[in-house]
Amino acid sequence: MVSIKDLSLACGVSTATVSKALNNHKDVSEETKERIRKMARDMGYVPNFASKVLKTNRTYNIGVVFSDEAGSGLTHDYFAMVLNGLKCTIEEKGYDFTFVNKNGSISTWDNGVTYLEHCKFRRFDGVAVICTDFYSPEIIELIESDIPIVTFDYIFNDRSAVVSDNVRGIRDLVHYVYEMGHRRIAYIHGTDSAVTRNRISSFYKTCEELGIDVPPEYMREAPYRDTTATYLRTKELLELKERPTCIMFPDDFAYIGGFNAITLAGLKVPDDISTVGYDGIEISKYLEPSLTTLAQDGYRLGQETANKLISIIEHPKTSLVEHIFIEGKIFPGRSVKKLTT
Amino acid sequence: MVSIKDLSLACGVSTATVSKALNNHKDVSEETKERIRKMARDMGYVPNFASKVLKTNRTYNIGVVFSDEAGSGLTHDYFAMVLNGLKCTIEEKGYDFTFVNKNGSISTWDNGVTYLEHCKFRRFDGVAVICTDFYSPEIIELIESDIPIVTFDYIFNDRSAVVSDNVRGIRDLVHYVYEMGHRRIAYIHGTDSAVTRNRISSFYKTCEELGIDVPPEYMREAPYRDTTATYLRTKELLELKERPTCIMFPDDFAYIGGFNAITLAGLKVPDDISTVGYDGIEISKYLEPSLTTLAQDGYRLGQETANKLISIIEHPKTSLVEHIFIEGKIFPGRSVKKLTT
DNA sequence: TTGTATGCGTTATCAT
DNA sequence: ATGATAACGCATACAA
Repeated sequence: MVSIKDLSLACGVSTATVSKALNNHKDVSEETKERIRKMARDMGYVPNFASKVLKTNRTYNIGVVFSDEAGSGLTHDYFAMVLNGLKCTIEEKGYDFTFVNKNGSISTWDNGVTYLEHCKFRRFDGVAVICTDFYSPEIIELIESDIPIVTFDYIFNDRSAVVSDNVRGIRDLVHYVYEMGHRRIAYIHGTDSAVTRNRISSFYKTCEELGIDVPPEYMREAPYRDTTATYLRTKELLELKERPTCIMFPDDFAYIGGFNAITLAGLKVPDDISTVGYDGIEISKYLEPSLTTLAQDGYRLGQETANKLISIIEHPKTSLVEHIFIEGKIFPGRSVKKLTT
Repeated sequence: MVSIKDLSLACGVSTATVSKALNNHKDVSEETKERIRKMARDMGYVPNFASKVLKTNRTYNIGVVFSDEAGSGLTHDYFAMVLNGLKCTIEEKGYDFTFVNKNGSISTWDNGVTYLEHCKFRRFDGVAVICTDFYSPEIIELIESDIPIVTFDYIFNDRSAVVSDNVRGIRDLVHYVYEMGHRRIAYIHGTDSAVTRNRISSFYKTCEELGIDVPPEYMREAPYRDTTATYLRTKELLELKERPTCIMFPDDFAYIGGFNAITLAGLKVPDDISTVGYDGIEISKYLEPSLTTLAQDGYRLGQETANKLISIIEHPKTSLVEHIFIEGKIFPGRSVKKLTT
């Protein structure tokens, strides 16, 4: 590994001059700069990250907390889109992207390492907290530290956050369905979480504003992305005396289960019953009939998260705490029938 | 940031003793070790990664090259599974996972940084090359360097690789279809690549072994995951005078397009025509009818990649170059009809 | 068992 | 415009 010292010897100048030249300081003659740069290239010089960090305390590395308990997070379409936007943007701005894990063998103590310790250890310039248990003490400890942080889809008081606008999303969907003439709308929502609560409140609120009655039996719960549970809840809804004319599902993926329940009951979408998803995963466009859904702009969500974080890192003084809401967009598939009342 | 020096002052011992104590060397009394460890915990000591690397040349950080030109790689189901296995395994073993990008603002020269330079700079203990253009000179330069490397789904002579056994996969599928009584089998394969070539050869070879004739018009090409192209190729196949009884698709996702073509032609799967996918993405289980496909064990592929790489890192002498083939498993959906001939 | 001293590669301060 | 030198925090060879 060729070092600055090697370069200084080869060029017949001091290490100080080499360092300055490579960092393009003004107090080195253009001529020597060029000579040194050429030599660096020729000798295959690559700066030593460790020494650099030791001096400058800047790693140009961003930590990403992403760890759902199921461990299947990366295969989750929505988060995959977000991560993709995050990764691309981080890289564009000249940073690296490192996952923050909870093990870390370099630990001094045996009993593992907390997220905060890990982040301090790696000296991340900033941390994006994407997908995790936001109630865990470890995460809270991390959030409350003095490391630049942006949370995703979850809001802490005094920290910046980027969130998908679920309230608006559900509102738009209900309005859409309403305008298509539907009045008996059922909602199979996901299991409890901050996101779910927002969606449910928005559902009730919007229905109330529109004067739609929501019988309790129209509200069902199924875990996100759980096709089996969604199948069962859908079946229950279909067996009601007064069957809904439209069912809103937890997400596009879970919808597959609901769709099967409908088909197996001998019914057709959208002729016999209308359906609405959430997320806008790629495949929902290609289903037959294509699914009406709220397309979350996953890429942009990741992008904004990266942008905000890097802005905090690079302009700590002028960058204020803000909660950025990103709206989704209705993808009008063919799964909602126009009812003429 | 509390350092070893701070600890040494607080404990009234030398920095050397503190260092030894924290690294659990044998030549420090158990008693002082405990005292120092307690103090470290109390004062919130976290070792400084940079200094440590500077001394030891070990980062416990693994670089991952993952950059398809489209930039949508992370949302690709198959690769998402692989990355997931890779990430989990890397973390289990106490390493961190960092994406290797091509920008890197820390560069000394303006014209960007090569993959190799970036890896040298970050001093990754090893690099996994997952998804990229394996023909690009930059990648080749990286592969030929002396950094511990494992490639994924692509084999270089003298480097270890983990690959999904496509030859075996296609072979198994064809056998399955054959045993279900099919003799007129069409194959819509992906666009040219090492993987595609393996699959096509295996298809021809297996058919030959089984005495199946493959008319040229039964071989079509559509880009992977391209539902539109697959829709068109399928339509063409359906319009042949002698229509195939079974169509094999490039992948499960693209299949959606093919399925729609079949349905819109007024035909039914599997009664009128049988279908077979490739990959085993989650959703194919939940389609109606469920898709017969070759389930690649993405998680395990990632896992093995990580294991091999870490083995090379930790036992450079005893770890030999090997090409690890991981077999997939047929998922017998209901999309292939049993033909009685 | 503990302590002293040195160097890893870089940058920054202060001279020259 | 260039150079000498200290310092960043840690691990280790060697001395006590």
